[in-house]
Amino acid sequence: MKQSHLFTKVRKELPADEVSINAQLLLRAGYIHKEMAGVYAYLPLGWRVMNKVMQVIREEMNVVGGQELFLTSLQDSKKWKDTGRWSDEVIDVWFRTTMANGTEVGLANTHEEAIAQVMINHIHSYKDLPVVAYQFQTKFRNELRAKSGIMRSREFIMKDMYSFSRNKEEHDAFYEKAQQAYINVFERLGIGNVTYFTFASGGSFSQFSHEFQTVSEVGEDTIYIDEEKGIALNKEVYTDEVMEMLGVKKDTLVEKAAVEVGNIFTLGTKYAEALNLSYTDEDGSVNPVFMGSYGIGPGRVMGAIVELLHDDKGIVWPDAIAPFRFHLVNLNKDSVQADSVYDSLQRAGFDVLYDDRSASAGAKLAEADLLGMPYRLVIGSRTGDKVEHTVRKTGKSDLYSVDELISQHA
RNA sequence: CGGGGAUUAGCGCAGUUGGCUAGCGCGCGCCGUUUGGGACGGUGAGGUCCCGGGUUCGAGUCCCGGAUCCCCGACCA
Repeated sequence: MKQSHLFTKVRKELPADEVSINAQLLLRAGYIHKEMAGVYAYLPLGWRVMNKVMQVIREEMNVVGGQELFLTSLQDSKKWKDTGRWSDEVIDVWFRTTMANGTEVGLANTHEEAIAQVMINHIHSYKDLPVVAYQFQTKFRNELRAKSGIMRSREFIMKDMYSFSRNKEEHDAFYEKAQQAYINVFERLGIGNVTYFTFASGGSFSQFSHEFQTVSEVGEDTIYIDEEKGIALNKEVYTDEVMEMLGVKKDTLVEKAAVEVGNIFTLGTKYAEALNLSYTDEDGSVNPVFMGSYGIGPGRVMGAIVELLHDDKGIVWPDAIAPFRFHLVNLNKDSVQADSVYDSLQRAGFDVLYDDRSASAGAKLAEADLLGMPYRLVIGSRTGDKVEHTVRKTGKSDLYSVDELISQHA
């Protein structure tokens, strides 16, 4: 994409009261737009990042048999009454409203009720199980206080996956696969080394739920990490009993602030019983379906990545989710050579942001640092018929011909 | 939901004991000179001083009410 066509512009200054690093950098670089407190729009560059994050997640969910669908944001209050959750005492983050005819509806803050309702029409027999379905959907949560930029917002996209199993054994087998899929996701997103599989409080069908916690100063959670085992305990289960059960010792655990970027949860038959989602088994008995839920917030992941991967000049995107792989910056007066390099890279199938503007060299280079593409390509008086290739993360520079460049990145 | 801070041009800010035509920087338009780390000169456009009342000859400034934003805390199925 030619930068002269990109409508978003970078900014040098930001409101002094916007303190979170992710919001500062993403706003300055034009990745997002703040509509209201805790409500952010994703602009072209930001939406490209979001889509790349979602695509990584999508691929891993598909590997474990997830089928993508798209549920609704407006939700039937009747189903929530059936599960006993249509109440501010139970769920205090609701946005609720009424339709013109007086019918109460909820804006989705989660989709257990909605997906169970769908599955009632499609799950009848043990032969129909297991089923795994997921979506990327907007969630609305009426947080008392939004904070930390896009890390904790009132409207956000969530990947939520639900599993439907015949019994606990079948569920447990899938749960382990889902766990591995999550590990793969965070590994591919470039934060695997600082993201811990974390034990957290469970429900009536399992002692624990599990969270994926990314270590970061801005995190709202406190976790206790066992580096050797590569696991962590959420503060809420940080007890002698749990430590003994997991075989970890108190004096080897390290306390850290962390961001909850994902969580997986055994729901059991709670929702199936309340909503009458059941199947007929081989022996003719009718049983409730055993459910699990698995969430990741792509926006929160994106925010966490910016918090972790930036320097004093700007964002440093990992290859997997950068909006463009290359940022081609032309410093020559004419654009003949740069146009040709741009065409070659495009033909080779690379995502290239091409700074074809007539701004000053300093402005273009500073802006490239802020936007944070992983590889910067400069064409100027010093580069002759070659291209200066600089790795954003390390600052390492080399001169390559276009052919060398393409083969290096193939 | 408790406490603190803020709201003046697209953005960042100044604006004195109430005073006359509300300023500065960035950005933006035009002209010219520049081009490897956010260039320079000239010139120009751009305002619901958050909103609603009130006091006053006169309110960005004082008083009352409200809204929104940010931070700390509580909360986070």
